[in-house]
Amino acid sequence: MKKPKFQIPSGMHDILPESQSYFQKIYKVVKDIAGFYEFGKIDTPIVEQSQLFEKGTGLSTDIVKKQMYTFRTKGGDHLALRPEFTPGVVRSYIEHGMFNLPQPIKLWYFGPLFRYERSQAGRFRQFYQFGFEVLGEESPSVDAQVIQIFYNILKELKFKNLIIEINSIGDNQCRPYYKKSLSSYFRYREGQLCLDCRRRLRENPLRILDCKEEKCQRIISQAPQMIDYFCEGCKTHFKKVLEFLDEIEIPYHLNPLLVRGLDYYTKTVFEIFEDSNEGKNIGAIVGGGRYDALVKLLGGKDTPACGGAAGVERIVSAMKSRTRSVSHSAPKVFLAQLGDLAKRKSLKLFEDFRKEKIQVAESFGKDSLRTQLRKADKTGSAYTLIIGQKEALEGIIIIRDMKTGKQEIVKFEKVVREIKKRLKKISNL
RNA sequence: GUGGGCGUAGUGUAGUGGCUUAGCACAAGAAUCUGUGGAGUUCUUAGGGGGAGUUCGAAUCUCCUCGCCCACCCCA
Repeated sequence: MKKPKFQIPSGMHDILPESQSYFQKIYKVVKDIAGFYEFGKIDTPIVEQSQLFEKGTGLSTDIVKKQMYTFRTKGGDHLALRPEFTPGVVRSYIEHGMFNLPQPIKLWYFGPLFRYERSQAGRFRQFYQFGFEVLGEESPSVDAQVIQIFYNILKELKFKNLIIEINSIGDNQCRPYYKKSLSSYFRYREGQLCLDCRRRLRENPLRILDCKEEKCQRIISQAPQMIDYFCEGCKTHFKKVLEFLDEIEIPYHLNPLLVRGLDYYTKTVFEIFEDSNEGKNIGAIVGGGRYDALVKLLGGKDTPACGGAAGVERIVSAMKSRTRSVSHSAPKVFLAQLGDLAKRKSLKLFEDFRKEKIQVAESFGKDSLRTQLRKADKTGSAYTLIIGQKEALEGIIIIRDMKTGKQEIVKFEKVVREIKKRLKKISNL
């Protein structure tokens, strides 16, 4: 007898009820803070034209080169499951003419992304991100505010030891010069670099900067730094971002070696980590930066923009390793019944409680009082209401305090009010 | 994409070619028990990821495949 065995596709995961409370908690915090900073929520489709990412995210990036889920529709369109949010948001901004609205446009989102890659700690093929984008504002205060928002959200979620790494990678004016001089610096010393870095030298020399190999580190420490190549605009912009961060007292760590994998970033880039001496390293939980050239690249007007995104599963995993469990509200009242008449009456009572928004657990399928009490105990109810044949006939009901074992008899009509009163007392303690 | 480890009921595990009808614990369900919970007793459900091979005999050895975990790459 063979039963068919279906397995979840590689890299995917079910979010079971016990994890839902984490997701809901995060969603709520994000939503509240987004509202406070006057961001509007946007949902873009999970599929977009493949080209949008090829152009926006960049053909040279790993995300586009090897991690996109692409397919052709019956009509022949080339579509892709979104591997990141920003291009879709920018597409929407352009398509709906949001540049005609008062600028800046501030948007937030929360949803699933798809990347085809080998799963690992904190890495999935379908995963959730939330993020913020500010379009149409070039002021460095925006860069600082985006960072502040993520910082506040993580603080609200009880994160300690946050490390914010920040850098500027210049813009299309000054970065080419830097890249050139960096390449020639490394090419000169290619023989001393590790194999990966020799490959990076050809593909993206900037990435050599975050190689962890010791022999490379030595060479990197002497390498030319972006900071010496900034054009006037980038220089003052970066300086101001840091000043703003100082002003709002966000602790940051200047990391001249921080570069990001996406093509569209200009000027400010940042990542946020949790410094955990124990537990495994799940990488950055937030990443983002400024992308002043992207809107134009995707066919819009020349529009400065800045944003960032956070990995929800990574946040959940950090929250889980921190606390034993998130207390989820169990029903405080259990309704136990014996006999047909009582059963009929308790069904009605159950509805009365629902109208009062008091959560009541029951076990109508069970007949033994002992079994019902056992269940009441297991689910952690504070009170059990007992109604049997006798009580049903006399129009009364027993309230049993599960802690003390004391029982009281109340008139059937008064029981909702009585329970309400008692629950209030509990929650005030 | 590269490299390493792993895969036994829902969960955690034992068993290293025959002593196994695959054992144990927890969980779940039922009975005891339509009238008072946390316990007991009894019973039940349910298992070697999948496929091929070696062998008289495979959970155990070999190969393939799928999946998980970890590291690299890269990223949230």
